[in-house]
Amino acid sequence: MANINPIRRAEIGREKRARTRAQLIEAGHALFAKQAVESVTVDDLIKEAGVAKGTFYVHFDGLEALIAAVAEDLVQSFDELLQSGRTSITEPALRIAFGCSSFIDKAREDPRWAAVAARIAATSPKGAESVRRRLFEDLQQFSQGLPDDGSAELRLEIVVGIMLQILRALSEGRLSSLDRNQVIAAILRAIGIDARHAESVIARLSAVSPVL
Amino acid sequence: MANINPIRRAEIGREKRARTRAQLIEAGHALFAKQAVESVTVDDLIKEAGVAKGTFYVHFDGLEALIAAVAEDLVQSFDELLQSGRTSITEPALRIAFGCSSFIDKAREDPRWAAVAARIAATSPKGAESVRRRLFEDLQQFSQGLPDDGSAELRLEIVVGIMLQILRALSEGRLSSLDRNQVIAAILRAIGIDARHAESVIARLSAVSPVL
DNA sequence: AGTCATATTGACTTTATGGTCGAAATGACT
DNA sequence: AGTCATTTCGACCATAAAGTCAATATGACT
Repeated sequence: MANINPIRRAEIGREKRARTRAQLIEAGHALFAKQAVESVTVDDLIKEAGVAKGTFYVHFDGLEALIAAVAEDLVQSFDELLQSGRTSITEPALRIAFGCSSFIDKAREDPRWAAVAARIAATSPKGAESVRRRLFEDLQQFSQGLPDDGSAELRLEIVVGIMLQILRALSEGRLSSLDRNQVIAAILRAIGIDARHAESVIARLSAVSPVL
Repeated sequence: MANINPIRRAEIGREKRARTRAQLIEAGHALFAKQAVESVTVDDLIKEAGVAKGTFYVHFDGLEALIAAVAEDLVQSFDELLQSGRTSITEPALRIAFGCSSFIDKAREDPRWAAVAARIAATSPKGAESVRRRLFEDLQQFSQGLPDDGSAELRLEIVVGIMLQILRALSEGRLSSLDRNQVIAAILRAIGIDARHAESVIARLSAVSPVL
């Protein structure tokens, strides 16, 4: 009789589970990239993932749970994207510029990612909350620096609004010849940085994150 | 035997139809204000409208047709909103400022309208297209006026992005103490108008459209 | 080759949704 | 009160989607 090490058994199981779960999440990305999140069904998902229906319910309680998992996956990709600048840049305006330019670069090289990010952001405000919060903190710090009126709350909506729209445009094939720095400049001016200062931030940005 | 005037008959019928149709569209507004367009069902609609299922199909071929009708209804409300400024204002920047401020005023006094407008804009690009086009024409004209680089296409996405996000924020109860002119100023700066000139546009805007 | 903990499967049940149609209601008119 | 063009009604059917679970497959190990 074969009495196998139960710890090893569990490990093998975990790996298999993880692979299948990843397939399901990947299928979510693929589908959310081409249709509204609310219109995706469990059957769509399992067909796309090449998996049986029961398997879906082993991994997720329902569609909401899968959407949340895709959102989490996305947030993780944001973190990886922003990690390099997060620690090294201290000036708020440059931090914001760096974050936005990272998003734009990523969106240009991976329009599917842009589509999913825009859709998920519109769907589950909970998932997008962590990204919003970090941006908001930068904006609060930035707002202290100038005597200008205008709340960090409003600036937050403005930056988020522009970025989401750019993501949507890129994912839908518009703005194919987009100049990244023009977007950054517009954002910086919108939140109250004068045109001259905006250019200087962009110049420094190019050193941290060269234009593609 | 009563042989009634058939023309009069038709007229009565038309009025009744129109009322029921309006109920259905109103139900659409109510539902789209609180949930994703794609998640609304025919049963939701008829329950909200207080009407039988068959009646729905007498008036609309299906959900898509109703969504289109709601979108059209919305575009009509845009037209009414913008009509006064449309003819009298010729300066592009001021026209844009006027349009945006009209939207913001409307959204503040009717958050439900804001929610529906934002959702429909995201759903049916066809419906939003007429509004986009007019804004784009103003932006093209505006772009000619200055030696600045940057395309009208990009400016369009920026203005639309900010406006949609403001609509969303207002409809979700954020930015309750919003200063309309701060948003307009941010938009004008974002599209390349320097801060001083933006203030002058806003000053003139106040004459055309007084702050609430 | 045989074992067994674990994961996967897909047929099945239930519920939700889209869509149809003959019957009933409406209401202005005589 | 009776007529009739027109609209509305809601029970009904067919299909789609959600959700369940006993049976089957997997694969590392002896």
